[in-house]
Formats: sequence, C-alpha cells, structure tokens
Amino acid sequence: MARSKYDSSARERILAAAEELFAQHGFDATPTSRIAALAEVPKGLVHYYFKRKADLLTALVERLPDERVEPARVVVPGDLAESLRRLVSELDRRLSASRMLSHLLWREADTHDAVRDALQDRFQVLVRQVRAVILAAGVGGLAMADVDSAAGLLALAVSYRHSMARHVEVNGADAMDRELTFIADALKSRSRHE
Amino acid sequence: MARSKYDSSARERILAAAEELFAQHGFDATPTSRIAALAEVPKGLVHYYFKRKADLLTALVERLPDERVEPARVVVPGDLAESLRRLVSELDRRLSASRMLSHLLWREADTHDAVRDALQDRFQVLVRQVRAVILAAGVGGLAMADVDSAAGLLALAVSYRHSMARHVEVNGADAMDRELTFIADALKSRSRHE
Amino acid sequence: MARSKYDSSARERILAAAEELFAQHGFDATPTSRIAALAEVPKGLVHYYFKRKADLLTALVERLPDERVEPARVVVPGDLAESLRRLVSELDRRLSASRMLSHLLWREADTHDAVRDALQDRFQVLVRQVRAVILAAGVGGLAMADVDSAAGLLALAVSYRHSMARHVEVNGADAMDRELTFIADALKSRSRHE
Amino acid sequence: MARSKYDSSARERILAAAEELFAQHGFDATPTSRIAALAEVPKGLVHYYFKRKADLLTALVERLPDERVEPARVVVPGDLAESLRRLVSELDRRLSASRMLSHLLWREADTHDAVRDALQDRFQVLVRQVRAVILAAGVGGLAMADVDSAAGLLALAVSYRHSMARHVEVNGADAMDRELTFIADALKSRSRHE
DNA sequence: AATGAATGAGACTTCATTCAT
DNA sequence: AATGAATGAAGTCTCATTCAT
Repeated sequence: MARSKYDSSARERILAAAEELFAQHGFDATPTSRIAALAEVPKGLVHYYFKRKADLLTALVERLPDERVEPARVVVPGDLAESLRRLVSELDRRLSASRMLSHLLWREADTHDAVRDALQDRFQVLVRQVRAVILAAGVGGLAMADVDSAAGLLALAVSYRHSMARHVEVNGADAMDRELTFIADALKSRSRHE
Repeated sequence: MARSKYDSSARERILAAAEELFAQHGFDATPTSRIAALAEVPKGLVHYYFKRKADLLTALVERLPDERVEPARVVVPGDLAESLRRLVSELDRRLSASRMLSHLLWREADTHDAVRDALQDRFQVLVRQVRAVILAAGVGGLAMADVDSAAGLLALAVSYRHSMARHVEVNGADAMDRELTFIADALKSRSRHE
Repeated sequence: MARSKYDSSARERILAAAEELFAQHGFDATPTSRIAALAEVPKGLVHYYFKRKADLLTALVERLPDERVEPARVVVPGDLAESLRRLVSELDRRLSASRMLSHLLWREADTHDAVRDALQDRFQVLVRQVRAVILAAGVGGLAMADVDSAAGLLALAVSYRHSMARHVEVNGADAMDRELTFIADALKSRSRHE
Repeated sequence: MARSKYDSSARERILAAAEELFAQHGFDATPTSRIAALAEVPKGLVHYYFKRKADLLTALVERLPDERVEPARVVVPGDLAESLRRLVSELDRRLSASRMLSHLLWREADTHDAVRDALQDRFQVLVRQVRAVILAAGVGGLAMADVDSAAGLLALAVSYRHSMARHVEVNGADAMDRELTFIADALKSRSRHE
C-alpha cells in the first residue's frame, strides 16, 4: 500500500486552509488554488481529496466539534446566575476554537443545504442546553413559557457573539455577562411572585 | 426634450433585480448579465450605471429605508409591554419591505466595508430606539444596566428575525411576543424591588 | 452600434478553423484554444460566438452546402450511364468543397444528435436524387426494387468516397466510374428482360 | 504456485470494458477510470497492463476476430445469388459479435495508425473474399472489371451495415438481400450477353 | 446616452500518468 | 504483481470589464 507523502495530514491541512479562507473571504471568493497554496500542497491534491469544491464545505461541517456540555458539570444548585455563567464560559471555551467556522456557517447557509441543516441543528442543541441548565439550577415554580423565552434569548446572545460579533459590536465586552445576569434575575423575580 | 429610453426607471429596475438576486444567490454568485436579464435591460446598461459590480451593493445600501420610529408614536405611558409590542410591530411593517436586503447585509458584510458599516449603524439605531421606548414608557427606578441588557436582547431578537429567521426556526411564530413580554415583565419586577 | 473589429468575418474564420481541426483530429481532441489560434482570434471570442464547444459542431452542420442537383441538368435522355456519370461528377464538384466536413459528420454522429440527424438527412437526399435520375433517364420497364437497390448502392459509393476514402482505398481512382457503369448496364440488362 | 489475484481474466475484462465504452462514447471521451470501474478492477491495474491509454486500442485491434470465410463453405455452384447470400449471412454471424468494435474502428481510424491499418486490411480481405465467391460460383464469361465492381459494391454494403448502420437507415431491413440479389442478377445478365 | 462586441484573466475540473511501497 | 496516492498539464467555460460607435 502506498504511503501518503504527507503522512496523512495533508487532508487536514487542506481543510484548515479552506476553513480560514472561506471564513475570511467567503466560499465563492476563495479559489481552490489559494487553498492549495495556503495548505502547501499541489492544486491537484485538493481535488483528489474533494472532488467538488462544495465537498470542502460539507467536510468542514462534519468536522464541527460537538458543543454539548454535560449540565451536571456547570450547574450550581440554587444559583441560576452562576450556573448560566459557567455554561456560557464552558461554551465559550469550546466554540472559540471554531469561531471562524461558526461565522462561515451563517454566511453560506443560504446556498448550501448541508450547511443550513448543520446550523439549525446546532442552534436547537444550544437552546435545549440552556433550558436544561435553567431547570436543573432548581429555581422552582417557573412557567414553561418563561423558561423558553429566557433560553431563546440567551441562546441567541451566545450564538450571535460567536458568529456575528465581528460585524456588530453593540454592548461591549461585558455585555454578555450583564445580559446573563439580567435574565437570571428576571427568572428569579418571576418565580417568587408565582 | 430628449427623454431617456428607459424613462429613468431602468436604474431602479436594475437595483431591484440586483437586490433580489444578491439576496437569493449571494453577491459573488450573481453575474451582472443575470441582473440585466431580470431587469430587462441590455447588459451594457448595468455597467453604464454602475461602473464596478460592487457599486450595486453600495447603491443598494444607500437606498436602505430609514427604520427610525418616533417613540411618541408607539409609547403607551405606563404599559411597557404594550409599548414594546407596538414598537416591534411598527418595525416589522417597515422592515418586511426590505427583508431580503437585510438578509443580504449580513451575508456580504464581511467583504464589503460599506455594507458592514451600514449594518452596524442600523443595529445601533435599533438598540437606541428600544432603549428610548423603555425609558419613555415610564417604568421608574430602573438600573441603566438592566435597560441596556433588555434593549440589547430585544434588538437582537428583532434583528435576528428579519435577517436570519430563514435559517433558524427555533421558538415558533409567537416566540417574539413571548420574549417581549418576558422582558417587559422582568423589567417591571426589578423596578418594584428597587 | 458597435462595429465588429473583424468586419464580421471572425465568426466565419472560427468556423473554418474548427472544421479543419475537427476533421483532422476529431472533435474531442481539438481544444478551443487551438481553434482560436488558427483563426487568429482571442480565445474568448470563440466562446463569445459559441457558448458551448458543441455549438461549433451544430453551426458547422447548419452551414452545410446544399448538395441537391436539378435532375434536368444532368440527365441525358436514353443514356443512363452518362446521366449517372454527370450526376456523380456534379455531386463531386459540390462535395469536394466540404469533404472534410463530410468526413467529420461520420466521426461525430455517434455522440452529437444534431450531427447524426444531418447525416441521415443528407444520405436520404442523396438516395432520392440518384433514384430520380435513374427514372428520368428513361430506361423503361424497371422494377422498383431494382431501382432502389441501384440507387442505394450508388449513393453508398458516392457518400463513401467523400467521407471514408481517406481510410479505405480499395479500387483505385477509376473505381467509381467502373461501378457506376456496372450499375447502369445492370439496370439496362434487366429492363430488357422484363 | 502464486496465482494472480485476478486469475488472468482481469486483462480480458479490461479490454471488454474498453471496447464497450470506446464504441459508445469514443476513445477520447472515455476515461481510464471508467474502464476500470466497469471492469471492476482498481484503476492502477489498467495502467499496469496498458502503459499508455492508446495501448488499449492497439490490443483491441490485435484481438479482432478473423472474419475469413472458406469459400468452399458457402459456394453453391451455379447459384451466384445463393452463394453470396450464404457468404453474407456467414459474415454477419461473425461480425455481429464485434459490431461495436467495427464501429469503433471507423471512428478512431483518423487518429490512430494501428487502427487505420487494421481497418484497411479488413476491408481488403472482405473485397477479395467476395470476389473469390463470385468466381467460385462459376458464372462463366465475366469481365474482370464487372467482378471487381460487384465485389467492391457488395463489400461496401456489408461493411457499411456493420459499422455505420447505426446512423444511416436507408433501405430498411431487407435492403441488403435486395441489393445482393440485384448484383447477382446483374452479373448473370452480363455474362449471358457476352 | 446607450449598447453590442470583444477580451483576457482565472475558476473549476478532469485525467493520464508516475511513484512508492 | 499490484495499487492507492499523488501530480500537473490542459481543457472548457464564466464573467467583469473595456471599447468603439
């Protein structure tokens, strides 16, 4: 069996190059030749591994890291704000590795079905996770509607920070923490009044 | 007097065609020839009006409708939830006309400075407007931090619905109303406890 | 209106170049760049006039000269051999101008429907024409089956000479004349026996 | 003893696949990868057996079945028409096995010398064979010119049917038989009149 | 003012062929 | 003997842009 000249890292290098360039200039505006150049492989090798250019995108999506966080790892029983804070910080750690990729997803979701599907899946997962933490943090007597609203708003904020923050800088660096606290307090307030 | 062959609507038709196609397939994936075809003008005319293809994008951005809503028109003194509801519904009316355009902005902000600037401006305007309405609705005794958080979250939700909802359908059609109510109630709760 | 830089002969030159190269090396083995070079036009112009490479073939087919010969012009009443001889010589004159093209048709008929259709049409016309001349030459008392056979064989011989002679040199230069005489005599003989 | 992984039929399977694909789409339009796929062998093996792609064509030509028919096997003394009929039917049987291949020869003769040579050889053999049968069928008193003409025309008709009939359907299914009879009768007539 | 013609840079892709094992 | 990996040359086609009128 012929041994890979690139000790099997060539494919990875190509994907890494594609991720960077796609995120930077967009899928359409990135020629495969440039990907090859950045990955330091001959142009032909890119097409050997990925028959169509779009296959690069698909492969990138399949390579997405799992962002699921075990609720037990972050929940501080009785302290919702702290629980959410730990969840967000844990998500941050994981997502920041693929921040460029997240951004890319939003850009290309329109035109590539695989990308759009992945984007939707990931967002659903995110919402469910926030919901799980809220419930596990043990603030009794919450209306489900409130939980859903809080989870939706928070998921949006997290997701947005990781994919869109590049464009829209609105509340400064501590905005997330402030919003998170606001939501936690709001939930607490409402539960007391039930 | 010499009348233009296209009674001066040709330019508009070109822009309308560009907006539709850009939003649908993206800027790079839309040839000027296709814009010309949709606008039913000769290909040469597109380049006559817009020397560079990117000029189409710039012109589109400059043509963006103003989405500013006079706070007085929507505020119901003393009823924050209703005030916000009216604000959102008013914004909805205005934005739905240019929903494709909003979506386009997010896609192309990366690579076109003019677009990114416009996107940022519009978001800032949106946040300030929400803040103004919250303040005008007369819920006394609010911490500025809470107002900012609420405004940020709500602006995000509105903006997101108009440009991204295409991809991520998370909370169903009534999500916005629920979230809006949640925020209003949260603010009210907190003010009472001050 | 913009005037053609090539005083409208560029298209023709491209077609001529294509005809020559296609006939020489085959359709697939001829790059459009080579056609452009031979026609002395920039590569882009070839694709400007002919969006797909196959369109060159179609255009070539549509440009095929009409090979129809007015029977009256060649028939010598009562002398079938001479009538056929004149027909063939007239066809020769016309076809020799497009000998390469005829050859090309046979090669590419498999893979290009337009070519195959043209080839069939032209062959039908050829057969009918030979038949018409036989009948007009006034050899009475012929069975239709014989006329058909004679026409079919002769058409084959003529067509073959113009498109295949390049490969198969079988009977020498005077073969056609000999075969033609043979057929004429055969018909005459058979008519006498009716 | 070490047995080849493919029990020595792999080479044959490759050739069979090549024959089919070449005949169907042409030599140039058939990638070796597709041949390998159809033959169900790894792509590398095709190039292992046939260093150049053109070698496939050469091998195919060398594998051509011998179409020579022993005159004695078909001649019915004194009955020329029947003799020719039997010859043609015998040739039919042999050629139909390699009809695709015959067709292929005409297509690729232009560009591959080995193919052109084989094509010419086979045609020569065909003509000589028809001539031998005509002479052996014992129609006395024939001019050599007539025999040559008849043989040439008939060989053309046979050859044409096997390689070109795909394109030009002119006289229907019984054309060959009719033409064959016509030629036989013609020869007979002419011999009587000598 | 308006436009058809023309251009050339460059994109994606295919593919025969070579090579290391 | 056999084969997956790798390569680079070349091909078709698209397209923004320029130009001449």
